[in-house]
Amino acid sequence: MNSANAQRNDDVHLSAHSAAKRDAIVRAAAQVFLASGYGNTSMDQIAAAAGVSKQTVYSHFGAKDALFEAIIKGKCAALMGEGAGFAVPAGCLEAILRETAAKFLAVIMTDESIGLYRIILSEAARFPELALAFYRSGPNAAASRLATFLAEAADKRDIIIDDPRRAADLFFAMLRDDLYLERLLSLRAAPDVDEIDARAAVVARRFMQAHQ
Amino acid sequence: MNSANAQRNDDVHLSAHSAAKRDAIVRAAAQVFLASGYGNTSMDQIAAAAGVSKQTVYSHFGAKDALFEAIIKGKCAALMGEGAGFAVPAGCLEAILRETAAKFLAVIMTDESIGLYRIILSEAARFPELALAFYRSGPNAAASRLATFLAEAADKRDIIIDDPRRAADLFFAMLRDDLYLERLLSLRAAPDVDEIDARAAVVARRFMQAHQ
DNA sequence: GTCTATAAAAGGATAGAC
DNA sequence: GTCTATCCTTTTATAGAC
Repeated sequence: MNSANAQRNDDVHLSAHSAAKRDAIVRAAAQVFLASGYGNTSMDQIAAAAGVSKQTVYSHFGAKDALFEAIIKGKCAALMGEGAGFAVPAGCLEAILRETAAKFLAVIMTDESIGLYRIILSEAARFPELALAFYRSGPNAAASRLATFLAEAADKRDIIIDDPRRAADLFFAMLRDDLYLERLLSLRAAPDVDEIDARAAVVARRFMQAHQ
Repeated sequence: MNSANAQRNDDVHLSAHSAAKRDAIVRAAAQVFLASGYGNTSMDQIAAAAGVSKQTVYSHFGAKDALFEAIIKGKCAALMGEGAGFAVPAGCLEAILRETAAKFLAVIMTDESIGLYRIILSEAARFPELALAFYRSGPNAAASRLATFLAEAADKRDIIIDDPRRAADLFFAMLRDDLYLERLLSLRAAPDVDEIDARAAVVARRFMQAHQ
């Protein structure tokens, strides 16, 4: 709770050490939470994985649920950073869509993204704000950006779109396809570059055909 | 473990009572597990919700994980039953697809299906067989049935399909669209009949256009 | 700030009476 | 088969020394 204030004492000689411990806790907590879920994870496990005492964990984050929220929000922000890195590439429209699709798939198919998605879903009832934060920084941000781009393309008569946001949602839905389901169920490994590119190409092509 | 044998003693005068208790436990466990997840649910909660003693729960199911597996597999089987009820309706191809789409959406968008999906995802690491059982009885069964139907339609020259299974997967992916995501994150309520029909119509139409 | 040690409560599982 | 009472481990959280 008041650990945010402690972090601001940069002039105190122990703050570097403290910040390092805090980082270790954050990393360890992220790993254990994502691997086991909230209810199945104990504060002892986190302290042990971080190489600090349990009391140190409590000093920094106060309680288990506060720690969990901090970890998940941090991961959401990081995801947002990766997603925002989607520079709109030059080229013909289909090539741009293909590139966007491939980058989207590469981000959401990592073990880390899948784990984050899983844990947010399972704890959506207990932590509603986390679900909303994830949605805004992740899927909604991506769809919103693509919708804006599609609207501009439609203005330039490059493509026919009546509802840009719905078209963007459908575009991403086609990308998730069966991959998302099978990844979430741990039924398969993350796709490699070739598979990502192949799927991105198919979806981009079909999307173009549907909007001529 | 050996409670299955006990269930077969229909001639014992206590079996009716026992079966009723067992049903109560199953119902209570399903509700609590689906609402809170595996790790967040205690055997005390289940016993209390079922109105029986904790020891009775253990007599019937032996351990927490065994109870969980029994509950989830039962739910999967029930889902399979609903899904298998998809009689292929008569009519033109697009009407059939529209009907199939609407029934699929109606089943997967219920609170119960969404809860089941959530808990299976979050426990996929701990209970891999459950993930597989769900996949087979749910999404895979649906896609498999549709793929068979699409292959037949392609043979009759009603439609052009190169890979029926991939086409079926994409069909269902388009149906899930943003709805699934928002439902799983508890960001919206289940769609009503009108919304389901509207979405089913859009997807069926687009699917037909893509495969002429 | 961090650690060791401990308190206080909850949870999984079992014993024994009926 | 079912219940009450209990055991033992795990877990969240805190106290006190350095």
